[in-house]
Amino acid sequence: MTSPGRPRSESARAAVLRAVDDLLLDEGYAAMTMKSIAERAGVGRQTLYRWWSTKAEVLLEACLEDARTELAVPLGGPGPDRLSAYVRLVVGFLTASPAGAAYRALLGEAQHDAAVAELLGADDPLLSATAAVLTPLRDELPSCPPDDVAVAQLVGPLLVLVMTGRSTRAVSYAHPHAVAVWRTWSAPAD
Amino acid sequence: MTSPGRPRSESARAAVLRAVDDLLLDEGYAAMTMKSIAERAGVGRQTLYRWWSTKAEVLLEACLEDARTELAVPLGGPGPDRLSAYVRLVVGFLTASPAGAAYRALLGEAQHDAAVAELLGADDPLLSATAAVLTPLRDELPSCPPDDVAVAQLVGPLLVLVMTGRSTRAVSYAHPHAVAVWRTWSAPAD
Amino acid sequence: MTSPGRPRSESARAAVLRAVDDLLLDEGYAAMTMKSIAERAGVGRQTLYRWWSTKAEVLLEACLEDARTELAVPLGGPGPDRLSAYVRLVVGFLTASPAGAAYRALLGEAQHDAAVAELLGADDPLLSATAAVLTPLRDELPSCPPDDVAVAQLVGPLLVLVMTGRSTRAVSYAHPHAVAVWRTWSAPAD
Amino acid sequence: MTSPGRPRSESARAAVLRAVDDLLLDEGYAAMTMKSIAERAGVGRQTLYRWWSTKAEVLLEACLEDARTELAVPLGGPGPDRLSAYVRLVVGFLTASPAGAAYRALLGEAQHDAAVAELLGADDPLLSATAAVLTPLRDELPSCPPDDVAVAQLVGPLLVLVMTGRSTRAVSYAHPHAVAVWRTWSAPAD
DNA sequence: CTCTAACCGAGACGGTACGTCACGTCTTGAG
DNA sequence: CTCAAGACGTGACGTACCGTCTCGGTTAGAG
Repeated sequence: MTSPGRPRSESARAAVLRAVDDLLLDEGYAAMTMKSIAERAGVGRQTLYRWWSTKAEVLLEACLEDARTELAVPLGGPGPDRLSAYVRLVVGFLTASPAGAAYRALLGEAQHDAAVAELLGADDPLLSATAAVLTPLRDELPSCPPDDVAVAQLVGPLLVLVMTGRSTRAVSYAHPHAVAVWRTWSAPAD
Repeated sequence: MTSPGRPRSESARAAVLRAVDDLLLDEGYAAMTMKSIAERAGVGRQTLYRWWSTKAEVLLEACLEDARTELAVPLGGPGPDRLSAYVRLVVGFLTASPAGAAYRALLGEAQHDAAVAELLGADDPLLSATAAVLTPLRDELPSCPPDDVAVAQLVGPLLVLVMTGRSTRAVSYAHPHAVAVWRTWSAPAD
Repeated sequence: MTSPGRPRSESARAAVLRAVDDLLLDEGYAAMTMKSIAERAGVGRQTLYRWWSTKAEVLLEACLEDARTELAVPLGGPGPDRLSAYVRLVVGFLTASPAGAAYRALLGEAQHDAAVAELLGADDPLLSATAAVLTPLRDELPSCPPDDVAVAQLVGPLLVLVMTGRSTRAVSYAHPHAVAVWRTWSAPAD
Repeated sequence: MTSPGRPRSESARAAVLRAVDDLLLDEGYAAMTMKSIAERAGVGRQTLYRWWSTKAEVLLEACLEDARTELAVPLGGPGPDRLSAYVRLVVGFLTASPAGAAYRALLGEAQHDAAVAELLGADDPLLSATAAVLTPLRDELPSCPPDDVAVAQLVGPLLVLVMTGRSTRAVSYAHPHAVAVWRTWSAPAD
């Protein structure tokens, strides 16, 4: 038993998410208006508002979809290597991917828009990706704190370096930082 | 030899910066338009644009002025205590002060507005305050990295906790984090 | 021999015309959207468009149906009385009936929409009703002009009074006007 | 003592009224959106809404301005001639002038928009022009009714002929109608 | 003590994105 | 083939803010 009426157009949805990525790459975030997204996607403005009530929602969905693949670290291998690989993936995501740009912009919006903060709090791509990496490693990391603090320790310094325009520092600092964090977390709990 | 004509009104400048703080407290960042700042300050719109070409500039100036006093840690006392006090000051600034809200908003804007990024890169209140605290302590901290990395390590995790809406975590984590960082930095260099 | 497929739903047609009258009474002309008509009638939007390509067509059909009964003057009696009765019927129709409101609205639309003008020109309820009244009286009215001019003379002044918001004038003026017109038309032709 | 701030731009006002006339001529009433008026006039949309809260207001102002010159009947000459000349002017205005088209459209809107009705009731170009013509002739017309009824009698039939698409009838009927009305009004009062 | 240049407030200006609404078309499953 | 439901692309609506401009009026230092 399906709901009546014309079903949602999957192609419209895809076109929108695609348009978001394209616009971020081609024109930058400033050109990211609901109007321009709709035009670039070849989609009516109302269709946008029907499925995403806010620019932040569109952005977050595009971001999540991309982050899912861009932040997937291959399974297997020694723990420290996996952590380091993940951290370097994060730096690449934050500095080079349109999805990373979207994430940083969303994090910025969240500072003065409670709705965005809630949205991002409900499904933070960086938090869930980090949790996914950490969970299978927790046996080796007796001092690893809960996920939210762990992500702050692990990616916080790098995120701040990127956000304050010191991306090159972030790149070079990523590996040693991962190693240091691993050492801290693998020490026996107090 | 002074320039001719009527001099800049100092009261207008003060009224504007005051209005920024007031608006952030009373109405929130969303109501922070150039128009509303001018009205709240009882100042012409053109006067605003004459002295600050951008909303970000007004915000940053107001933020810097406040941060100067709010992030000043008293001199003297043992190093670890000073670091912990400073870190807790930072958390308070970020979570409770209008200037802190302005800083977070600016950091957000900087993610998609190069002009803001440059502005903030030229004079980051958190960076300079941290440098001011660290400089007299560097003798005791042989492993302390350069200022920009140091601030990332020291306040990065806390900043991320606050920005992702986990302020209470930041409050409780501030002191242990400061202690851990002190231990790391006071270890002999490699 | 009937055409194949499901036949047109007569109940849908009736529901639509009924909905038009109801909407005009309850919500006013402003709420007279194709969407709202369909919803009020419990009818799909496509069904509306299938049978009436234009809002004006729906309105006109509803208007014609109502006008047929509302403007029917009883046969018999002296000519002047019949004319006066008819004219007072017209004023009542124009001022108090939803169909009259629809007629005035259609007449308005026709001023800037050629399609509506043509529609109304092909089947004007006021014109045909007036012709129906006049035809049996023409023997007594040697100076009565052709129908189109006659309707202009007979109901024109009253219609204009109603349309310019002077309905009370129209009510009081209706009978003397009818008498005067009767006198003019019953004079021997030049 | 003038009010502070930049004064209203007279050129913008003129451009808007000019654009209304142009659009009515070139594109027709259907293209007469607030947006298109603003674009044609080279004026911001907000400027339109600042001075005219409604499309009807713009239209009416343009209409009034034009009607003032188009419906001015030369003074002097015998009364019947003046009445006939005026009536033929009215028919020309209604059928050939953009202002006349605007008037008919406004009269139409007024049928389902109370705000427009009030606007038009407050300053009806046809009513005031007719009053201006009638006032100096009232000495010769003992049976002439009040202005509002007079305008209904005098121009009502012609207006209805034009509005129902029988403009040619209106043209040929104008003079005899004026003569007949003159005769009626110049008869001694009851 | 005037001149004059830069200041000040107010607010109108041309733009443009916002989110909503109605349009007329289309695409479903059910009858 | 019709029906209801409802998503689709289009485009005007009225509002808000942008940054610029144009007023009348103020305020100091230079002549």
